[in-house]
Amino acid sequence: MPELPEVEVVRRGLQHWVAGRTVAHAEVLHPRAIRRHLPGAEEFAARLKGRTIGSAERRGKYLWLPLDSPDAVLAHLGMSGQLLVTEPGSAPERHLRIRLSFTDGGPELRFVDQRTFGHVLVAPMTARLPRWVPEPIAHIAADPFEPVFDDEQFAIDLRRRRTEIKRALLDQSLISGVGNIYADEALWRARLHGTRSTATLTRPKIAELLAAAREVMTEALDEGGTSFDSLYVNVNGESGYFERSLAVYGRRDQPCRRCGAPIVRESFMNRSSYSCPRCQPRPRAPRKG
DNA sequence: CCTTTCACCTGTATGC
DNA sequence: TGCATACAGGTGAAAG
Repeated sequence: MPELPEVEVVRRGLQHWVAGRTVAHAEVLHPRAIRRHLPGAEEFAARLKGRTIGSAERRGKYLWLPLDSPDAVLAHLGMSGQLLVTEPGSAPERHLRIRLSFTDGGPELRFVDQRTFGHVLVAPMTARLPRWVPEPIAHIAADPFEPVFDDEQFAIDLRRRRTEIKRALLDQSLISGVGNIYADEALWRARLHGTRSTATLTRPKIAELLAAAREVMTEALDEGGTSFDSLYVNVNGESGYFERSLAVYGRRDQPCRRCGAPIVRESFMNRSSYSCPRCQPRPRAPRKG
């Protein structure tokens, strides 16, 4: 499940393999992959043909490739999306959705997505100074690694929300890039239960949580970098980091790395939350004031 | 306006 | 063996 660190690994691969190259042809093999590109597959291909990719950019979990036009190629990997750099004409992957070929005859860029929660579109850029971002994601907040991210403003906005801390961490309009896995890991590092009301958090605790989120995602990125295969732009959710370094996610009944208490799994929004019942006690009066 | 819930997907694991 | 069900979960539309 790609979150910020995994998407950043992909961005770096795209920067290396496709920046500066000119699109020869775009082929859409599954309409769902471009469902947010409202003009449809033919227009999608026409907007890309002959355009040169400038660089690879990212905000939170979104990736984009600015073109030598007012547009960018915008992508979200969803649950299972992959952007792969492959030899031209190699056998199609089982869930191949979109294929871009280039005028230099070099490696293709392929969007492969089993569960089809991911998508790709071509959209104009718009100003969200100091950055320019694709118009469809103008509502997404900065991620905590962007220089423009304002820690003080985040604390103010967070305390203003009338919700629980984990819900707030997953709200991409408040802070982007954090998903279910790193939310749980950051909360464990900060010794906070996900159902704590945002309004009860002190400034120092918010700062500690933010630092924990940055720390765990930095460590994940470092490990993702080591397992990165240079021939592919590859998200591999099962490799290295996930096996070795997670403290709570997916570790039900296994001992807490701090105190030894068995990690518990709780249901949360039709999915899972993992936490240590001793390090992260559930608040007595959830959602109060 | 703000917060919460739900639909969208398919491969894998588990239960009867 | 076969069938049903649970689970993985990010996003935006819809509902509350």
